[in-house]
Amino acid sequence: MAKNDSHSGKRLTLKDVAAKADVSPITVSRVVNGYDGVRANVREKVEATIAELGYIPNRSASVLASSKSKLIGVLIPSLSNVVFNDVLRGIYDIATPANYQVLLFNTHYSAAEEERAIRTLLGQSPEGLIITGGEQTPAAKAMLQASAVPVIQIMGEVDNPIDINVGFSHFDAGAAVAQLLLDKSYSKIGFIGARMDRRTCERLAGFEHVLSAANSLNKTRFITTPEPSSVSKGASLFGELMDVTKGDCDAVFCCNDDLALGVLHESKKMQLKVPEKFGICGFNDIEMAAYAEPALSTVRVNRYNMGSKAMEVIFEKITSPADKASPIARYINTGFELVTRKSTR
Amino acid sequence: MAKNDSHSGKRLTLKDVAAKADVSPITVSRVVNGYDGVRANVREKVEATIAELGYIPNRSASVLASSKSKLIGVLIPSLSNVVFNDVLRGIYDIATPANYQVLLFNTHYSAAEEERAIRTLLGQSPEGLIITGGEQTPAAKAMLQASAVPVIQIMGEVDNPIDINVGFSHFDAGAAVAQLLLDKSYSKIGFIGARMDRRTCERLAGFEHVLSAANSLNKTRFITTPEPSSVSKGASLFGELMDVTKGDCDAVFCCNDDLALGVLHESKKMQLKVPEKFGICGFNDIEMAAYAEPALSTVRVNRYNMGSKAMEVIFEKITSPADKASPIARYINTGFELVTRKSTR
DNA sequence: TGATTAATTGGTTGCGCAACCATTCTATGT
DNA sequence: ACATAGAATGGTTGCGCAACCAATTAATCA
Repeated sequence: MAKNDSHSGKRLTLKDVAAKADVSPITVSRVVNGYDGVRANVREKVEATIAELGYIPNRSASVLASSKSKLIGVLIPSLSNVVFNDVLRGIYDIATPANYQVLLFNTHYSAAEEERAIRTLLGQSPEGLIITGGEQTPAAKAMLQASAVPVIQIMGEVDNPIDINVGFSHFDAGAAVAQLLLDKSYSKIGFIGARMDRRTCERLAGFEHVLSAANSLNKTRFITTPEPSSVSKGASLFGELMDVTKGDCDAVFCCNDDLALGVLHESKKMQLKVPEKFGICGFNDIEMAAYAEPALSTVRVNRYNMGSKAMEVIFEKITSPADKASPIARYINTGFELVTRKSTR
Repeated sequence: MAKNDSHSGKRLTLKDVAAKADVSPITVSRVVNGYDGVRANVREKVEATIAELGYIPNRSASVLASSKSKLIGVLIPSLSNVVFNDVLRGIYDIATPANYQVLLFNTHYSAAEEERAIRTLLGQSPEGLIITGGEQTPAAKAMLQASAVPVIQIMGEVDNPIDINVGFSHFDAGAAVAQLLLDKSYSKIGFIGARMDRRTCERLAGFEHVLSAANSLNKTRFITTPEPSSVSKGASLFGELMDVTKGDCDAVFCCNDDLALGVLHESKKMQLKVPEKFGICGFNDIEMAAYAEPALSTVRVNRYNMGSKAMEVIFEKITSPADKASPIARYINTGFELVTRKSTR
């Protein structure tokens, strides 16, 4: 018999269940973990006892003893950005059915916070890590390398991935937008950006590259801020753009749709005809983009896929013992797609 | 001396650091955990050794030995709903600086999934739980009760909270919207709702209650769907509403802003004059609401505060040994606020 | 029915750390 | 210089579980 049923202060353990069910602790362990080498009647008896006692296995002990954590660490730079929602959804949708848990850290776009999070995370023996971008501190990279845990760097293109990179080229996407605007015969083209993280800067670089090649580059039309982006920030930056250029600007690429929506709102207030007199292109293709008036041209990126693909790759790496027959590509491109709607000619 | 520096397959432990630094393991533990009873020169020596070896403490062992996890479990029903982003932000902004980690589960509006998540969570000795709403299964409630972990039920008003409830009355909020619409002389008032979870239903109940008291209740003007809400769903439900009522409807309360934005978009397409001929009120006050054309009347709720307050309450419960001098209120009301803009007269 | 094989079950040990108490050392006062 | 208080450090133990191998039981065949 177990020492008691439940009301003692001590936590129930495998042993308590085993005593009550009159089997050995290890048999209970097997039932809990779903090994199939347990006879049906024994399994049922143990399961009944577990239910009766309300036993919940201690995960820490299990992880310590087995060094299998079923834990995936995820580091994202922002929780306010809708973009990361979709990525997270992709991650959870693959992880949860496989009984994996997700430990999520918000790094606030800070490499130092990121390093701290990685250290904390590695202390929990995660079976995989999903990290945004490739700007980890050297110390962080060293820890990651030493840990031998699968590391997926997502969102952007990473130069020399620690392990595997899932994302797309923001440079190319920025370039494509510039080309689109040029093709639509806009010539005085500006840029509005907020936060200016690595990926935004890459978008801008690609954009600038194409404009420059077409001899249409005028950086006074580039307005940026380190502050986070929002619809209202888009409106105010647009005002700034019009001030600085004295209206000598006929199109703008906004580094995301929130900003673009703000620009659209403000340009309507200024009676600027969109798209005839002024073209606007956003980035991300959030749902509202299609419902703006006029509907917003933008760039669609496969956010959900980046998350789900990252998880799938982790599972591949966990299950395939080593560099087996089909090695996993180091770079996985999730691509992007120009969506031209009514905010450009 | 430690057995080796790093390249062995075995994980570094406290003991390795202790051997290398020529102190006892427990002293290393004290340094790692920041106890101050360690002399400065010893502390420095140990810290240097830790850095040199790249030692990362094993959290599972620590939790097992100390039964302190610094872990907060959070259960939310959806990752696609922007609302939960803000709540999460509030939670993280309090938890992270205190060195607490957040284990987040998505229950997909399913009580069964929620129960499973709670079981998993309780296995990790969390120091607090934040759960959306009060519709846990009896089994889940029993587990929670037995665990003696602080449980904060957030978002809505919960009848008989397991522990503490942080949220606001959706019934009252729905009632306030009905009163607003009535005050603005709308008389053929409809409702558009998606997902229809508990809180949405409460909003509807309050709304219905006031309309009924004013003799303005006509349920044929209530269009709902169990599917998740989105801007496009708002548009299609609005079409349905106009079909069903043959246009005999002069205002609608949408259970969230996404839906309302879709309704607004669709009503413009139908040339319906908003707000003169048709009033629209949303719910949540997302940023886009203010930038719609016309700007959307809605209900502002303190999402961020719900999250941060919930975490604060958990910390209070953790630190105050028991029902000390200042007991914590069982119900904490975060309130709501009607925001009347241009989509209502 | 008995021998042989395969399927179940159990015992022992250690994962890495912190609690607890005992011990050693340093600083202070007389 | 010596006793004493106080601070710093160390030794031992157990947290709850799973890996490993040994012992037991049931199933199969001749």
